[in-house]
Amino acid sequence: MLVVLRRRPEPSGAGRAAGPRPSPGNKKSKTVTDLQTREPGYIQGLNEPQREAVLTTEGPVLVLAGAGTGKTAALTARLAHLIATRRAWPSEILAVTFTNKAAREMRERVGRIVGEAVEGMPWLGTFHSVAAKMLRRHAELVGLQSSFTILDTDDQLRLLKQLITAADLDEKRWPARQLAGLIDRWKNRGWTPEEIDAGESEAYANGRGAELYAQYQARLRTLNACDFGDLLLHMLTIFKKHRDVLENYQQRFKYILVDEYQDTNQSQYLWLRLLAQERKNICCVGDDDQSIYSWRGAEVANILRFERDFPGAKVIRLEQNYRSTPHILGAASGVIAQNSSRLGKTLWTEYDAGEKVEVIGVWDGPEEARRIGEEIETLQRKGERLDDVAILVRAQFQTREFEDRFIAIGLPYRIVGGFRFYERAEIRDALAYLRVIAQPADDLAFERIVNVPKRGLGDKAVAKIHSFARAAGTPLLSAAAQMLDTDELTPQARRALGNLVGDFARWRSRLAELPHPELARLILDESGYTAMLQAERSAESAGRLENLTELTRAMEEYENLGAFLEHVSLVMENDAAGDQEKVTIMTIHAAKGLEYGTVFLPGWEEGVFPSQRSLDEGGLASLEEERRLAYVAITRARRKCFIIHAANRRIYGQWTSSIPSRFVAELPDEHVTSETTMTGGESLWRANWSERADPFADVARGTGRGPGWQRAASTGGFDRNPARVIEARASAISLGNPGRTDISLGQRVFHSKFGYGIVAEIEGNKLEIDFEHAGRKRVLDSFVSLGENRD
DNA sequence: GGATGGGGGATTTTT
DNA sequence: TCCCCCATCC
Repeated sequence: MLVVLRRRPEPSGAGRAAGPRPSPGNKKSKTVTDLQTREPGYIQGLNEPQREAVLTTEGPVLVLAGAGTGKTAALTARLAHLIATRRAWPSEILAVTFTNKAAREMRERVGRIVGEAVEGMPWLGTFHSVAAKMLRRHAELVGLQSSFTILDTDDQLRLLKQLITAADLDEKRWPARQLAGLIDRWKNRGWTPEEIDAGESEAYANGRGAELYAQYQARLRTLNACDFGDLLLHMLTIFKKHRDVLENYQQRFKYILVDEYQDTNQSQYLWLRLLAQERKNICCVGDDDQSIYSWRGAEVANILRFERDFPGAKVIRLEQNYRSTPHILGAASGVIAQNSSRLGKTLWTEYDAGEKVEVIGVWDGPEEARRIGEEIETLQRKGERLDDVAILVRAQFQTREFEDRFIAIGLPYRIVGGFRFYERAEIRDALAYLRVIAQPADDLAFERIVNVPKRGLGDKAVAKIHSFARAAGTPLLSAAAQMLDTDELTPQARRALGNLVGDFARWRSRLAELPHPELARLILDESGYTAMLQAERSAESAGRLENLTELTRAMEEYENLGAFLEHVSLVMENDAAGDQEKVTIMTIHAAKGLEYGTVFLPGWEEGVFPSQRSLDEGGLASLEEERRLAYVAITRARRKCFIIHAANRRIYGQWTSSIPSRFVAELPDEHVTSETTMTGGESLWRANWSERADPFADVARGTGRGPGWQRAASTGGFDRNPARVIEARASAISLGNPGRTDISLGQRVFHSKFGYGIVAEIEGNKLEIDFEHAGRKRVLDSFVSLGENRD
């Protein structure tokens, strides 16, 4: 994809806040008090329950906020209210969110109400950033220095790999990923290594899990580092062991506010509970129906038992929806109603009915993409902005089909997710240099760039530095410096290492005088990193250089190097720039909290959604989470929602036929229209369907479906007819012309979107082209012209 | 140090 | 099927 990286993207069309919009009935709803005339602006636009959520300042409060019910508006008003009425100074309020985006939005919105005062809200942020801030003040209590680095997944994995090898385990058999996942889960639950019982430990390498966890923690300590989970876990440890520290925070935070409470994991929950214990002015906002992160430790139970945790808690329900039409809400409610153990809410709206949710059955994946493309073009002709259209998928692999199709028809799109800016190799390399400057003990960073660009310090040299460092008990960099006076290394390695050590000393010495973005540019030049990329001349290297420029530009917004690195480890923001209107393609998970005028939900088939893997792993609980996902997906739509299911799909190279998702059958009739548009019409569809009735049909035909599929087909509770086949019409299918004769391998061609490129592969009418600027893409030959003219 | 091929895995993802 | 990771070879 042709993507220019900028900082701070905003999926456009998405940024719209879910706040109350002026709507006829909402505005002048009668309020009882005569205060009305004097009541502050931030309260005036609110409905009754929202108002209650703002004004009930004392004691525990749980706000159950359904999708699109103006949660953020209520939350920010509450904060503003606390400040404006002098109940607390901004610095006495703890307000936590999950994402930086949510934190930023809250800060901005509160700022708009109370002005400058928001600047003084040091404790508004994500769980992790707030915990990191606390931990930096008390780091020594858990054996760290306050300058500790925060490792990301990549560092974490490299570290674990080292430990696994050192423990004489086969990394193939016991992958680092698995251990990382396990440790993560333990940390999410608030367990330190000593608290891992044998049963838990059993999950890795025949019971050595806890042992490796302990080693990992020890390693982190010597690296003066911690991972994300540690930020909270260490604070829990400190709170438990040092009452004075805890009491200090309990006193400080007069009010606590928590967003997306249904997403909290156990350690976040414990952390909050400790902090709130004294004053009990805690207000949690969330929606149990939108809990979709249990797989990364979120415990819906936290929200379900709030009233028990905080006796006397007031529960407020926000149920008036300001986003969607009744049909959309009706469809979503019908699905979510199938779940058990809900706190229960009934969304309603004053909007007019609008259009029904449209369920479309298609023949296969490519047709699905074609059909959605056509619908979008129709919308475009009607004047709808592409920015207000989204395709929400269950899994990332589904995006490909759309990407292929949209490239072919020249429909601008953007895929959200995937690689993030700070996860790109070149960015991580650059950051590694900076980390070594800021934190010379950061061995992982040092190791990452010791031979990037190549300077003749290969594995052997690095291994020697390692063992020297271990013997001397010093970090790698200082070990390297000391080794220069010995003859441990070959002369040429010594020379190379000497240069590097000297470089680092010089760079560090300039830290004080040079602005840090300048320093970064200097380092990239003097280290030879820039030159390395320039020499590469590959399709991507130009983009990489741009990314580095972008990185140094981003640094300018931070006061110093330390602040910037903190931002990077905690904020990890990408993203793509939006000069042009584009359709957004992303996962449902990524779409939570966003809204679009029109939403397409493809891939509603058993196995894809609900995901078979999820079902296999988590049974009913997982099914319910998938259903919540469906609920989240539908409620992203303001005006129109399309749900599409295909009868055939290629998954991991296998053609697989599938039946519509059980969620399709759960959509209430009165809110839905259905059609099928498959080639061959209804009869084929039916044929395909009836085949499904025989769970072993695939086996007989050798389509290679796994046991999960058979189980789904034979036992699922979705053995209904294909949702109301209303009509069948042949869709406009372009089979594509047989392929042009004027194009050959190596030919230079022009594509209106990607510019010039060289044909690298020809496959029927599809071409693989190495574009000069956009990299390698797959396009239809009808979209390129011969491009003799060199520019 | 870079190319080559075998093998395994393949949801969702923030911080 | 496709892509990433690793080991192996030149």
